[in-house]
Amino acid sequence: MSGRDSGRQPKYQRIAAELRAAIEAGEYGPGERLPGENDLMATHEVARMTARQALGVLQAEGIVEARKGAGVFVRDFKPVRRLGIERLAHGQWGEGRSVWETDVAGRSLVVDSVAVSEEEATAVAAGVLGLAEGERVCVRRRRYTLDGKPVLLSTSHLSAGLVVGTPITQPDTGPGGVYARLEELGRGPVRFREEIRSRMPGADEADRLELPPGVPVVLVARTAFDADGVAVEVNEMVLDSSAYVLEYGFDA
Amino acid sequence: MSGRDSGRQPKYQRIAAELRAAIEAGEYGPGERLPGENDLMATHEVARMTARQALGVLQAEGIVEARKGAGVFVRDFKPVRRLGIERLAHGQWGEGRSVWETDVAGRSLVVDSVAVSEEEATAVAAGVLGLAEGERVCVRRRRYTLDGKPVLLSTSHLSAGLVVGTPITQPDTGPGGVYARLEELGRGPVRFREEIRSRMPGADEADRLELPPGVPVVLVARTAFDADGVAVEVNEMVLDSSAYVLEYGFDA
DNA sequence: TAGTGGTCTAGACCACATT
DNA sequence: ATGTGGTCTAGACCACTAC
Repeated sequence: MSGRDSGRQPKYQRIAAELRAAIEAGEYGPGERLPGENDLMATHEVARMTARQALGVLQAEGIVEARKGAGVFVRDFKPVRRLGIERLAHGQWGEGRSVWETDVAGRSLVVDSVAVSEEEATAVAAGVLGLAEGERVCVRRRRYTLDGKPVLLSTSHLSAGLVVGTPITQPDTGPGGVYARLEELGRGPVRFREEIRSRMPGADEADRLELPPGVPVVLVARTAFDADGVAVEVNEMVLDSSAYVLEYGFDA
Repeated sequence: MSGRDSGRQPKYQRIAAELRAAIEAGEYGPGERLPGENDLMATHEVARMTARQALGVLQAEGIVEARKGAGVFVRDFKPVRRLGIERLAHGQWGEGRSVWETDVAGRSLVVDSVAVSEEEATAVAAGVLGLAEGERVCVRRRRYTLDGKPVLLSTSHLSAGLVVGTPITQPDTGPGGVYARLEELGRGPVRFREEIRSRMPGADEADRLELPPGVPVVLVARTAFDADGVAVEVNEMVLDSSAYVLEYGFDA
């Protein structure tokens, strides 16, 4: 390393910290361009790879986005729209002001693609649905798009024996969707459980959700139980974490 | 680039994909060491920086961990233990088998450090608690540690006027904690709302939670409402996403 | 066309962990 | 002491975007 030591931390981290501070101070607002590789090379007298590394830190933190041939820009974090259980439960959870702002209104969440198939149950699906190893399940895969940008991948599992011959095995399940059809079978869900985790996307998920680097996914696994407490559906969802704020409400 | 083209994608991505596939195929199990920079340079005939870039991809995906002087290892993903709302609500949400396994048992979640102070309300806290701009709030900051590893940062805001002179302004709030003290003030919470997001940690959060690269944080903002529907507390939590599975249950 | 970020090379020195 | 990953340099060519 050339020159003095200036604080016991790598150059690229110092540069990253400086840019991060400038962004937080509002010197570069959302969507604005910030100094690129060449600028940093000049102003900090470092090699290209070092400047890249500094910008890479901010990219990995998800606060900055690089566009080929254009520059590096402050990411515009607009949480967009919340996924709620509103449509599943009695929607009385709006009390008080929210911590995070969300674009509530007129955005259109549409199903982008649907694929239905009958498959052998995965170990997880079999376990949750109480099926034997290798039993058949109906698998419904969907991708949801918000204003043209994919934001949610959904994989729903139902016992094939339960749904065979119903519209559930069709791409279009009709009004009310899968849950309405289960209702007609006398197995309508009365209770839901959702489990939530987060991690970085695999290459395939990043691809299908068109995720830039530095954006994690949120995994939501919803299990629907019928009146007898039997699990009738397991839905594993993968969400673009930058597109969703999840909300839950409950009584003490 | 030297040599042929082999598939229209960068070398480092090909190498990363190859290693990823090998890991998924079980060739390298959790905790096992995988080929390092020098190995990849030799076997793939690339420069050091290219080998590093390949390993960097897997690190950013959180499936691999580099240890200085030792090597690169497959990360041992153990979700550890779920945070529930169990202790806040009637704990009847265990029906059926869970989608993700969690180490349920004897791990000890302890408060690592507590700091209480009176501050000017942030814009968010003021908005949610219905306070005027700049009004005073009691802020309780805590860090939770699971078996020695920090896993949760909690920042709780309460109106200073409400809690002044009570144990809530002390590090030790006594049996039952903050909510029990609010109860004694006649403002015990009867309803909760939780908002959930995920993103990559900032440098400070990564530091305080001792997060390796490639691990996102989950943000949980809990608002507690009293019997009149007034928000009495806002708690913003930052969780190590690799340590938690959140669970919620609700009726249709 | 000029400038940008993306990929890649072939070296180098360092702090660190394991032996 | 050896080998590891971490940092850094000084070049290079490319594809892409914006003008």
